[in-house]
Amino acid sequence: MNRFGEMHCSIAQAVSVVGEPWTPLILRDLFLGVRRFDDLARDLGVSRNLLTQRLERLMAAGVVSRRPYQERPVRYEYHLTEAGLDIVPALMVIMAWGDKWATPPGGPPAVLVHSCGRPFTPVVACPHCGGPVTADTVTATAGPGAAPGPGTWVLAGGLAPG
Amino acid sequence: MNRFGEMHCSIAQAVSVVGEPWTPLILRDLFLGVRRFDDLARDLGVSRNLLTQRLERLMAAGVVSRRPYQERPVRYEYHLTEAGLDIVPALMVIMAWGDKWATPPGGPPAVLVHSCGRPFTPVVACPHCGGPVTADTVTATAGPGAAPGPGTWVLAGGLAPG
DNA sequence: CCGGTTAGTCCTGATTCTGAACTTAGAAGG
DNA sequence: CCTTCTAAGTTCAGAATCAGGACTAACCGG
Repeated sequence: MNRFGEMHCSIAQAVSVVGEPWTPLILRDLFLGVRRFDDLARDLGVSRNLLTQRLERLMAAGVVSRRPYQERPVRYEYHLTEAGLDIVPALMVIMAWGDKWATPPGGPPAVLVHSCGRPFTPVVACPHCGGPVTADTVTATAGPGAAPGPGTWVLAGGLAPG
Repeated sequence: MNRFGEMHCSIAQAVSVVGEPWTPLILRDLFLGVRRFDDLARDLGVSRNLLTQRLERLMAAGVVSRRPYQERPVRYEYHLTEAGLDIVPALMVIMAWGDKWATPPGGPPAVLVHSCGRPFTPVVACPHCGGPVTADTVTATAGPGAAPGPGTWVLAGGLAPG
């Protein structure tokens, strides 16, 4: 997803890093505590060469890091960096959407429990008023980095709204 | 992304619908008010055959619908359904992550304004206690639909945690 | 009749993904 | 010493998907 990385759009930027096929599931497994290459490959059923590529890209982007858990031969375990941990809430919001609109047969495969002790479905809120963030309660306006270009002509005002 | 649709995992389910290349950006444009095929193709720079495929898939999944805005010849405009509007908050959380960890040159291209009148960065919260949802404050446990299979061996307990 | 608009479809070459076998480096067992 | 096992990749051929541009269909305005 190299083309997306050149767009002046934060969604495109994020997608170019964490939106490639398999990547969200790799991040999910890392969050769940899967640490090793073979475990990731086995759990997901992803081909090993692709897993190598994805982990390399995630490390280059600073989302995942690895450290040796043994020498001779060197074996690494992978885990989320600060940036990687920071994307976990987004994964949970996506999971909640999947639970609601594309429920897998048998019901939700996972239930989230908050540190307050209760199972929950995450909500997205405005930090100022605490109100819900929905398509109806939000407007997007051009920011300082808005520039006309592929994927951003709309925001920069170069494409007449329908 | 058909393989993901068979996994017993709500993230995989969601990704199989809204995670294909270009799809998040198509949804973004629809939220921003772009309605027509040609406008979408021009704004994003996506090839027209792929845009056709993506819109078909999104309509089949109930995320996007279209209605004719003229007859002879029939011309459609596309918009988000309830399910499509419901994924907008997730897009905003992803956008916020992109702003923070993969800032496009020049700063954030877009700024969100809430109905309370203030620009904001969305936060993910627990609806019970109102506390923040982060990787540290959340645990995932097996739900009713948990089943061993590709992408879910971990959750179902079939893969020893590291 | 000619050009313009809108929404696609069709085709070809390039890129990416899958699946399986192979490699490397050492450990364990007999 | 020989074989088998584990872990983390690497390599390769065939299949699937994507990009980009040309083409089609249906109508409008002049």
